[in-house]
Amino acid sequence: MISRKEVARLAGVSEATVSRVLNNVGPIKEETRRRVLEAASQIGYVPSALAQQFARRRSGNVGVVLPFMPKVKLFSTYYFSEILSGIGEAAQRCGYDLLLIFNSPDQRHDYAKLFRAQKVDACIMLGSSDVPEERRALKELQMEGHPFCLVNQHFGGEDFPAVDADHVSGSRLAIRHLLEGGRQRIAFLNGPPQYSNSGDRLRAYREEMREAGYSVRQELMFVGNYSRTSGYELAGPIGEGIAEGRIDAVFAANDRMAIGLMQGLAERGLKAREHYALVGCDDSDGSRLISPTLSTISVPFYEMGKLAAERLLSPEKKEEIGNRAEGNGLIRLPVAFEARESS
Amino acid sequence: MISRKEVARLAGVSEATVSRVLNNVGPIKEETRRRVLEAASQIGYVPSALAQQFARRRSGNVGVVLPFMPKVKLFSTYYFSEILSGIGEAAQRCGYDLLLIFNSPDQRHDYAKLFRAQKVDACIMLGSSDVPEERRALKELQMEGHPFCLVNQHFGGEDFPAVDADHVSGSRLAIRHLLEGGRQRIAFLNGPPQYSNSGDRLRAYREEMREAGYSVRQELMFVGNYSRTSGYELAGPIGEGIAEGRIDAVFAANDRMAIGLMQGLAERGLKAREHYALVGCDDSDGSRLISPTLSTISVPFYEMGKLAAERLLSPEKKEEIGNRAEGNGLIRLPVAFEARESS
DNA sequence: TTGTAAGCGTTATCAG
DNA sequence: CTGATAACGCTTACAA
Repeated sequence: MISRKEVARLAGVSEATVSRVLNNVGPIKEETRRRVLEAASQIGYVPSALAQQFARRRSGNVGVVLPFMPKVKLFSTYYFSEILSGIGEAAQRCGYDLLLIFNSPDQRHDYAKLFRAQKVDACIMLGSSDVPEERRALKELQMEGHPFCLVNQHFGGEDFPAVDADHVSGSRLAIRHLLEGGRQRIAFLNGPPQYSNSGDRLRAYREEMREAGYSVRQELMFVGNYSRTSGYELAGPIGEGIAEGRIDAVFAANDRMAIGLMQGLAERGLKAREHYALVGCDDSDGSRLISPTLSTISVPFYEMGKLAAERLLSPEKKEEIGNRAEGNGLIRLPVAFEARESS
Repeated sequence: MISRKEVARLAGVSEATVSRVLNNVGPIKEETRRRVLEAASQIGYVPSALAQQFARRRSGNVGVVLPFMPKVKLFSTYYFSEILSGIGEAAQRCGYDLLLIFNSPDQRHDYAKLFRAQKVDACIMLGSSDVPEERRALKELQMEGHPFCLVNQHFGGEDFPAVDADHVSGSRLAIRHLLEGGRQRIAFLNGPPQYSNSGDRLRAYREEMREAGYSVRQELMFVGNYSRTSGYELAGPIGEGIAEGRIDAVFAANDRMAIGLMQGLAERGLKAREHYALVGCDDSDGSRLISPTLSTISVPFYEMGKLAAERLLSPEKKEEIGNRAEGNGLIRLPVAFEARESS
C-alpha cells in the first residue's frame, strides 16, 4: 500500500503537510503544494478511504434499506427502481455513496445498529411496513437521533421523517373519474394493510363513495399483495361480480395487480372499458404497454427518492424543510390522474 | 460512542479479551465469555465497522459500477435491475455489502482508484462499453491484480473476467426462427457497436443469412441506442421498407427498441405478425404485456449477476471457476428463444 | 507556513 | 486462557 508517508518523504515535507495539500486546508506555500501534488501523482498515491472514514468518524455512505421479499427480484419492480434512481442521483450530487442494505428475513431489523456500527451516516427506508417490529426499530432510530427518512410510507401516531405521495387525493381522483364515467358499482382492489397507502386509499374510496351516495359494501372490497399474480387470481370472484352486474369498475392499488386482473378477466372474456372500467396506480411502464392501455395514478417515485436523499444529505434542503410547520416530518408529493383506454 | 474500552471495564477484562469473545477467536473461559457478552449487550455495544475495516484493511464492500446515462432512470431498465438483484442476492449470502458507484460523465473512470482507496474489495461492472478509456481503466485493474468482473460485456483481445450471455447462439435462434417462418427479408435493428453483444449479434445475423443463401444488404441494417424511443424513431425508414416489400421481418437487439418500433409501426397501420414479423431480445416484462406479445430471446440476467458476484466473493465458486480451461476469464450463459405472437 | 504528536477503535502479535 | 502493546493511515489541534 502506498501511504501518505511515502509522498511526504518524496516531497521532502511532513505527513501533515501532505494531508493539508490534499484536503485544501490551511495556508500552503504554492511551491510546497506543487511538490506534494507532483510526488503524489508520481507514485500514484490515493488516500485510503478506510483510514479517512475512521479518522473522520464518518462513512460517507447513505444506507438504502430494502425489504426482504422472497422470490421477488426487487429492483425489477418499477416502484423500487424509480425511487432508487432518485436517491442515487441526489446522493451522487451530495458526495455520498449508496450502501444497499438487505433486510434479512431471519434476523431482526436493527437499524440503530447500522448507525452504531458507523456503517452509514444516514439511512433511507424503502418498502417499510407497519408492523410492531418495524415501529420499534424506527422509534429507536428516532430516539437516538439518527438521520433517516422513509419513502412512500408513514406511521400513524409517530412523527417519523418521511416522503410520501398524496395517495388520498390520488385515489379520490380515480374514484371520481369512474363515477363521472357513469360507473356506480366500483370494486376496490387494495394492497396489504401494513402499508400506509392502503389505509389512505381505503379512506379515499370510502369517502368518495359515500359522498356520491353509495354505500360501501364488503363484497366490493378485495385485497392483494401488489403482485401481478395476486391480481390475476382475483379475476375469479371479481369476474363473477362483473358478470352478475354487481361490479362495473375496479380501482386497483397498483398497476401490477391491475394488469394481472385485466389479464385474468380477459381470459374470462371480460374486456376492460367494454365490460368494466379499470384504474390502476403507479403509472408504470407496463400501464402504457398493456392493451387496452391502463388508466392510472402517476406517482412521482423518482422525485420522492430524490427528495428523501436531499433532505438527509443536502444542507440547503435540510434547512428548507426544517422551516416548515412544526411537528410533521411527513412530506406528501402530489400525484396526477392519467386517463387512458381502460376506463 | 460506546467503545470496546467500556465493555472491557464493565466486564473487568482487557480490551483484547473483549475482541476475542466477539470475534470467536482463541480459547476463552466460558465464564469470561458470558461476562463480556453480558456487559456488551447491557450497554448496547456495537463494534465500529469503520475501525474494523481500517484494522482489517478490508471494506467488506463489493462495488457495483453503473454507467452514467443522462436522463435514464437506470434501475428502471429491466437489464440493470435484474443483474443488480442477482448480485445483491449473492453478496448478501457472502457477507458483503453492495456499494453503488455511479460513473460520473465528467471525470475519467478510475476503477483502480476505488481499490487503492480501499473503498471496495471487489468490483462488478455493469453496462461497460468498449471505448479506449474503458479498456485502459480495465487493463489497469487487471495489471494491478484487483478482483473484478464484467457483466454482459466482453473485450476482444483482452482476457478480462466476465460473465456474458451467449448472444451469438441466441441471435441465431431468432434469425432461424424467422427464416423457418418463411421470412426472407429480415432487417436487423442493432445496438451501438461499443457493446460486445452488438458485435456478437451482427456476426450471428450475417452468418445465418449467408448460410440461408441471402445476401446481407446494408439497407436492412439499422442501429438504435437500446431506448424505446430509438426504436420508435426508426419506424419511419423501416415502415417504408415493409410497405415497399423490402422488409418482411425485424430482429431487434432488445425488447425496448422492439416495442418502440412496434408502436411506431402500429401508428403507420403496420401490425406485427400480420405485416411483418418481429423478434426482440431480453424477455423483459414488457414483452409479455405488449400486444401482440413479443417473441424474444430470454437472457438470464439475474443469474449472470449472481454468478459474477459469486465468482468474486465465494471461495468455492472461485476455485470451481479457476479449474476451468486456462486463459479465458469469459463465461457465457445460455439463452433461450421465446416464441410469442409477434412472429 | 510547516512540523510534531495525540488520537480514532479495532486487529493481531507476543509474552506470560 | 488473558493482558500489553504495536500497528493501521489519516485528521487535527497545538507548537514553532
